Amino acid sequence: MPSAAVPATEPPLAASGRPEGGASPAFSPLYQQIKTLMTRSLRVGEWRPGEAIPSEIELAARFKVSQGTVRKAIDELSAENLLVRRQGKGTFVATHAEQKNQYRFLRLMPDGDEAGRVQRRFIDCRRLRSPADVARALALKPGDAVVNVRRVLTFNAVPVVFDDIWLPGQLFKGLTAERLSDYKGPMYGLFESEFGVHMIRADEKIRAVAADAVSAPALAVEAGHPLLSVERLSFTYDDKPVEFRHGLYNTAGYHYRNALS
Amino acid sequence: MPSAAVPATEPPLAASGRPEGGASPAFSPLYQQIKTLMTRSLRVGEWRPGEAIPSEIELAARFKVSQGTVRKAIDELSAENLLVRRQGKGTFVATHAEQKNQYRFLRLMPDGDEAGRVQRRFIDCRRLRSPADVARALALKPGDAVVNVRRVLTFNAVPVVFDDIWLPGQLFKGLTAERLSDYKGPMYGLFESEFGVHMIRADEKIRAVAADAVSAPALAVEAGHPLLSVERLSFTYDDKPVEFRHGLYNTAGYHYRNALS
DNA sequence: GAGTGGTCTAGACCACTGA
DNA sequence: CAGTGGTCTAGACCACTCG
Repeated sequence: MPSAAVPATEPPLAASGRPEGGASPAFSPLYQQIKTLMTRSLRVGEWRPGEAIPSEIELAARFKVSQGTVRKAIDELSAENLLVRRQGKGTFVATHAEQKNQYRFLRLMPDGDEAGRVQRRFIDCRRLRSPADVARALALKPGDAVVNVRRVLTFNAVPVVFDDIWLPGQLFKGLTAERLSDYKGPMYGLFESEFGVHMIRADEKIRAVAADAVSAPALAVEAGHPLLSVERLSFTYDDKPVEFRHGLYNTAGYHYRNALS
Repeated sequence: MPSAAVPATEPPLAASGRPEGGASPAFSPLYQQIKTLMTRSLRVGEWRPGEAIPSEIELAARFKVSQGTVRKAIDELSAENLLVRRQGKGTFVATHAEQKNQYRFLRLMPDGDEAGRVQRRFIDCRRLRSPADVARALALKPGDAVVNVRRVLTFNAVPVVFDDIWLPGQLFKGLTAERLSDYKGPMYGLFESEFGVHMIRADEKIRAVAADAVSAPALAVEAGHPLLSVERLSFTYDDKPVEFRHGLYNTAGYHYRNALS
């Protein structure tokens, strides 16, 4: 039960949140304020990926609200995949290192049944100055330091995905091809444990394109072969963009799955 | 306040749902049972798309549970987009006819800003016997009657989407090209109001393909041009498949957007 | 003002986990 | 067994909509 790093007192809750508060210019429910405070604890690293957060009863005491209010805050954070509840055990900070989350962001599936072994092969990892489009996506200034990683994913030894990845240099100091290759598990797991960057969500733009001189050899297809182009912008806490990635998928025998609801 | 069609009594709730119930072989919480009952009311058409369902207090009385339990059931149905809550007004059955849901299932967006005018042009609408693959997807027997619709969507008069749509003949008796053309609004709105079929969710499989002899002229591109292939299986209540659709999208100037979380 | 959904509380008890 | 999250209840009050 680690409770050392917990501040003795919390900032007072906004008056407007309590029912007694005056009128309602920008009313914010209590559980929303609790949610914000908890997100802050996640962002600053008071609670780390994989660890248990304090119990609902403890949090209720700490925030001076009822357990039900804490519960509603946790419910939402859990629906957003920031936390994971485990009955009888506690509530834990979500992590990309878990088995279940291994492929949370990789939507490519084989058409048939067999799962297939996924392997990562890193082509290069360079530090350089940000091109204009990357800077815009990552909310950097053009010319700021960025890290560019290129890699291929193989399914059963067949190259299927070619990724061109851009990261803010400031956050990823010391990222090298060796560290990428040596790490067992998904890249986002390494980002989390080695650089303290936790990917929360991402937006993707998908198009059909023709393989060009760079991608064709990497995926062992002829130039002009149709490929799925997947442009991804990933965010950490507070909607801060921290990864810009352009993927090219060979969808012969595979498909990008999506659930609409 | 329509209350005529409401049955005077509800079937008794499973004993295991009440805390006093014996052991717990397949324990199901009360709110889950309420959810099932409410889904049934939706499926059989007691509550129709666009209409208000009874208030939480009424439902609590009807099901003989507390308002909080009904609330939790509605919360989940609302999260699944089956119901829509409107503070101060009531809770309503979701409908595809609403402005907000117009493009809930169409994820194609222009790369730039302008929204663009969407137009639907129907190529044909035929009744025929189901091919094997369509039958499998729709859980029909091969040879069962199906309706096949083909259409093109244009954005600002430019053809962008070519859809090949398959529907169970049993459910869509009397669907013709005229009715499709005459209907103002999205196709799922017509399915809902004219055939009582409400699409709840869908699964899509996305690939990159080359335009062939059929799709190339329809989308005004050359054969071999890369297109996004979107295979969609749509479901109504109780995970019953009711539409199988193969779309081809020209993603020059457009993209399929997706949010990962 | 009456009726709706939305928030918050306090308390009881259940289901699950692990020592 | 104690401790965790999960369910259910009853009641109070707030915010919103509309007549």
